[in-house]
Amino acid sequence: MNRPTQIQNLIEKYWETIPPVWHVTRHTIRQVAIEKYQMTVEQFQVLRRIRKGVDEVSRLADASLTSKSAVSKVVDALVNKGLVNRLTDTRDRRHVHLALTDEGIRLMGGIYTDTENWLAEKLKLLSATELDITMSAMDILRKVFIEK
Amino acid sequence: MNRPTQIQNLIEKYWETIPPVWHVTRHTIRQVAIEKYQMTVEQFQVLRRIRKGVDEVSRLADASLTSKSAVSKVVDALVNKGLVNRLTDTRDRRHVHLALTDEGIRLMGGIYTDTENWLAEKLKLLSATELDITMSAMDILRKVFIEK
DNA sequence: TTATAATAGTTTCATAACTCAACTATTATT
DNA sequence: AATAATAGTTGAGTTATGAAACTATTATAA
Repeated sequence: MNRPTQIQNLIEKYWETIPPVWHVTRHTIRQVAIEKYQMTVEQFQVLRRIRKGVDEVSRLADASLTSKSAVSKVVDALVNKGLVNRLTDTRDRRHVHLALTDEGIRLMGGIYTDTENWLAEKLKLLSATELDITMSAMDILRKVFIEK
Repeated sequence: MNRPTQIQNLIEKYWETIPPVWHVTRHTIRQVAIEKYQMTVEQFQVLRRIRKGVDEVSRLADASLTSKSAVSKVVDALVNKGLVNRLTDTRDRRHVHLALTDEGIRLMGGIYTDTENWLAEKLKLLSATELDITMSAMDILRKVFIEK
């Protein structure tokens, strides 16, 4: 198979895979996150990243590839729920650092476990080789679509 | 690396890859689709699937993993724009079959080419091996998350 | 050292995307 | 015939999103 054809085929597969896979993921998180924790998918994503140390609105927007204003509003909701604190940086007062509150940490444990279990169940169906391939592909996709 | 750890790592990568990759894709389609064709991303997705032969609201809802009512409204917009026709099934009048109009077919050609070009540019950056890996991973992801 | 540019974040406004529940119409089942 | 199931639509309300304008703060250039 020549290269243009190979790229063509991958494009078709991309359309049939990436949007539905993300939709199914979002759909599942929505069930868990809303019904059990009164939280939206975006709020969950932001909590996840804050826990990982991505603690500023701009960096969260970069990570999720949405806008700062969108993130700002999600953070607002989380602060109102008492799950996140805003702390102005003393050295550069333009920056606001985000941190999980104790309740945020507690809740995040539960919700993350629930959604992680769902993903883990899915991925357990794969062989070691398939895991490797998928892992590599994630790196490739990020290299192509996200990193500059 | 043992298997639980491997799965754990993939889960992390999954979170950091699939949602942002879809966001960047959606963002790009939005630029092209809205500015050039006055059309939303969901409208584009529905057109794509109708063109592929998914021609009923219920099946479109299954494919996109959203609700019938959401799809119904998108179809409504497409019908109002003269891009899609609704045709009641003569044998079972509950069913409505959707089909692209001539203008729908024409427009779909243009918009699909535009977005395809964007994807092609990205994928050209990959080596033959990377293309293979990504291709395989798409199959794996669909197998795990979509097909029953 | 002021003036200007850049950066971080928020708010406002408008629209897109989605869900739930109630509803109509039609066909299948009992 | 009566009831259930299926396909689709409509209405009301919520969430998600982006663009542009705005505040506050810090960096840079004249």
